[in-house]
Amino acid sequence: MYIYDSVQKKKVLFEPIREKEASIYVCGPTVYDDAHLGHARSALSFDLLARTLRQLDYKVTMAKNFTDIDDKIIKKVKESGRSMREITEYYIDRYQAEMDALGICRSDIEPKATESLDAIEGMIAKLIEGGFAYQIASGDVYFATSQDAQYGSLSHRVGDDEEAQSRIDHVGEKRNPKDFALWKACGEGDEICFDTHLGSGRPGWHIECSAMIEKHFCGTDSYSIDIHGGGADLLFPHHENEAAQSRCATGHELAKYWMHNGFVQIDGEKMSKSLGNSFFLKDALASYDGEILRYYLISVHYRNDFNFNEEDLLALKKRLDKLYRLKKRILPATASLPSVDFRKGLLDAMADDLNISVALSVVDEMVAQSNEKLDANPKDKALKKEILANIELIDALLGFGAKDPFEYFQLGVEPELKLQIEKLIEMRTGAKKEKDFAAADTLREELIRLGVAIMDFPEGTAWEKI
RNA sequence: GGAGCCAUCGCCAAGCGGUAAGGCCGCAGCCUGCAAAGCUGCUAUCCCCGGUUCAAAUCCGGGUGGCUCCUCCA
Repeated sequence: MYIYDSVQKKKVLFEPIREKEASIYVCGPTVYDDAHLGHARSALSFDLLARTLRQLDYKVTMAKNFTDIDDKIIKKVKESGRSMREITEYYIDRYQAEMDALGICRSDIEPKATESLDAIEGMIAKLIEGGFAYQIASGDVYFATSQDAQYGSLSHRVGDDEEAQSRIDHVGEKRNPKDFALWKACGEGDEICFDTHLGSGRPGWHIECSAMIEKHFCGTDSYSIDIHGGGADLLFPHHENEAAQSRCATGHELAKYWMHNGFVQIDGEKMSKSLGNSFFLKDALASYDGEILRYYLISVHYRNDFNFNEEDLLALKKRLDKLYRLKKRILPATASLPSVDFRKGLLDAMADDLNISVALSVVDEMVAQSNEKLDANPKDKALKKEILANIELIDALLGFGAKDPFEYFQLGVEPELKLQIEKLIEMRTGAKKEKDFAAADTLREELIRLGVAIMDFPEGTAWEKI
């Protein structure tokens, strides 16, 4: 397996710290609002990574955190009158449900900041003890970036002319503008506080990931985990800071490889809250089935920017339709084993830094060839079994193609309408039998008006929602 | 101001020094009562200008255009 390492800035052979095992930690969402397409893309990228590694026989341990302590959450608490827990639980549940709809495998470990305070506290204490962090009069604790000789090596940022970047930064008592808060002491009017030996307060943002990784992964003398992932915007300062903290607290590197996914853009601009151009996943899911959204969102290589647009989505859906039409042709069947060449083609593509474009072209080729073979031998049972096995492999590796094809083409069609459609088709079949083609064509037009496409086969007439 | 990324057929999109995958759309054919679906065939020399090389979309330099990070962000 080759992956692109953001630190080395090139594609490298993935060599796990433990034979045939892969530990992956991905930065998850801060749960104060609904997930947008960017969250979906990040989750999908690393879902594909995990699925690919599993197909390559790695034992994958995947962790994705929920940041449930944060200023934006606290702000929402104050505005809404709801408790912090109410708010975070609500958005976590929604996040999970929406990611489930996209066919994203649940992570093995899903730590929360509120459940990791012991680890956070412990790591901060270690950093203070080692002289890598300092506490100021207010009680805030800062990481001393100057104490880490390698600070900046992750994002390749050197020089000290950059602005301060701490997440929660109300006093200018930092020794260095790059220093960032590990712990924020409770101040006047702060209601969300946790009591620790550091005093009453709450953790800064960056520390939670480092602490959670230490808590949940055993690591080795050289690295805590194999792969750390997240959106490209997290490379600096978030991941740089994580790397620095972990390095100083543990004496070894946090992750052997760092992977970052590109942005989802709307009209050529990064989607973000501040620009007000967020496209929420819930809205997308209201218009499109999760599987189609998944197919569309994974169709562009994870490192590239993704420009979301509904016309492209519809074009991609037509591609997915073809897979399901093939599936319709082979059912009922039981799966045997996928074709050797097909499996190799798919895995080779995905093992090359998740080259989804090539993988999808391998799928397309399989679909076309299978249709051709079925045209020649419509009753070849062994062939049908192999095709079904191929489709099951697609589902396992890429996460689509698992639906019943008849349901797929009739998604969202009400039962009464379905009856009406079937009645019209029956009438049309009768008209055709009588060679009354004018009547048959009228009925077909009526069906088209109902949003239904029909196709005649020797076995009968099939229909699809347009 | 500092640091990166990107630019391939009308559209989406691979390519990682060896002579341009795939999909959508379009056209033609087979099939069909006609369609649809399916299958087959057809459609690009890679933003511009230099350079390195036997060989460059791929490497280097310079432009132009777009995006991002340096502040919360997937």
